[in-house]
Amino acid sequence: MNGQGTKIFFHVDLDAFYASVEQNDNPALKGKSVIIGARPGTRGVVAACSYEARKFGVRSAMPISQAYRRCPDGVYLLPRMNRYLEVSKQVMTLFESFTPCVRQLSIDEATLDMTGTDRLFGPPRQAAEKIKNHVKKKSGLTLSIGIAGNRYIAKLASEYGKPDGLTEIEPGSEIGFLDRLELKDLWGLGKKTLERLTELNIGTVPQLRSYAPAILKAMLGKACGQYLHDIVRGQDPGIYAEEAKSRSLSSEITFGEDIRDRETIRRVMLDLCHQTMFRLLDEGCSSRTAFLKLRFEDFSTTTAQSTLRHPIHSAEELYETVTGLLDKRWDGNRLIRLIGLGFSSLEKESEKGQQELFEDDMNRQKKVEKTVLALKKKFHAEQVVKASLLKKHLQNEELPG
DNA sequence: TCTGGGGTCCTAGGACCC
DNA sequence: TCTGGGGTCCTAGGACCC
Repeated sequence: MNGQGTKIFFHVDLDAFYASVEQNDNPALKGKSVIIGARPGTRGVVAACSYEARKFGVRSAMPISQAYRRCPDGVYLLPRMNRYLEVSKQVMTLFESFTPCVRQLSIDEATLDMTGTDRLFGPPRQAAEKIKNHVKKKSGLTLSIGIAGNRYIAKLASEYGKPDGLTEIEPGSEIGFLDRLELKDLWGLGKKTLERLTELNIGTVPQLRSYAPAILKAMLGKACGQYLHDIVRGQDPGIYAEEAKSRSLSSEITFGEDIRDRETIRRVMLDLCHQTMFRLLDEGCSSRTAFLKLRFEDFSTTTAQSTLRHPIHSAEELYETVTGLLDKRWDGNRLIRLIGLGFSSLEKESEKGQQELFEDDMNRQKKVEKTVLALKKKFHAEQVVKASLLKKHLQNEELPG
């Protein structure tokens, strides 16, 4: 054994996840074109679709109106995120019976470090079969597995064999595998970079590999150049290497029709503030930085952020901060398509290690805030919002004047 | 075609400090 | 009066992914 060269990673990806869960929960949907996303006739996109729907050319992220044109006889469903999260959790737990090193990457995919598990489950391919069978038996879901010496190649391999796939890239054969792919198949190489490469007359993986890193960096930026240099050589760029540290949390909404009515905008923002504040507290996080996102009629998007000296402690404080940003970014005339707001640079409360001087007081305040927000959520009671606004109103009136 | 909602990371410039 | 680097924090925008 020579340690480093013998690492084995699986990339595990559930097939057409949302659609498969729906078909599983309701067998009448099996074999049908199931399309999860916005309601047809409204603004929105396809979140996921079954393989039956893909035969009609329906794809994730496609405008729902376009999907409907291609597949008018499909079954259109709104996402049931709570259900998908529940099933996701179950499946991730199943993975953990094969290795303790499960790194969940999204709701429907994970990487498994399977190094040294052959005495338990046999060689990699056999272990992968066992995982597929186990998950199928316990959850009814099919999945695709890619096996490789690093996470990046494993990810490409699972994609390669979809659906219900199993692709193993043996050490030493990475380059041959990559050369069979198109540039657009490389994870992390998106539309814009593809356009840039086309302009530069780079159209294939081997062509891209022939460029020295310094040239790529000069042409595409330091990080992007290094990234491309690494991936075409079968090296893991480290994208899944560590847990993300700086996180953010946000809520946004696209209006059915573009609006400029100030009252509606304020009401929607207040609602978003309550939602977002609740989630922040629920996650046990805090943040000093709030941001606002606006998308206008012409789809142009702007953001503004503001960092306070202290953590934002209430929905009202968040609201005040983001309405300030709204005034900076909106003239009151342009039609608004989307409003989003949230927190960035989150800190985990437990990791902060603050002095406990005011902790009791702060905790009490936080509990109150959370209770109010939970109450609002539970009863969806406009009254709670109104009460808080009313209170504010009264306070304002009590000010000397 | 007419474009959701929720994220992550990178870049570049400015302010400020040493 | 003019001139350095280097570091950190903040902001706005962009690319990308599920």
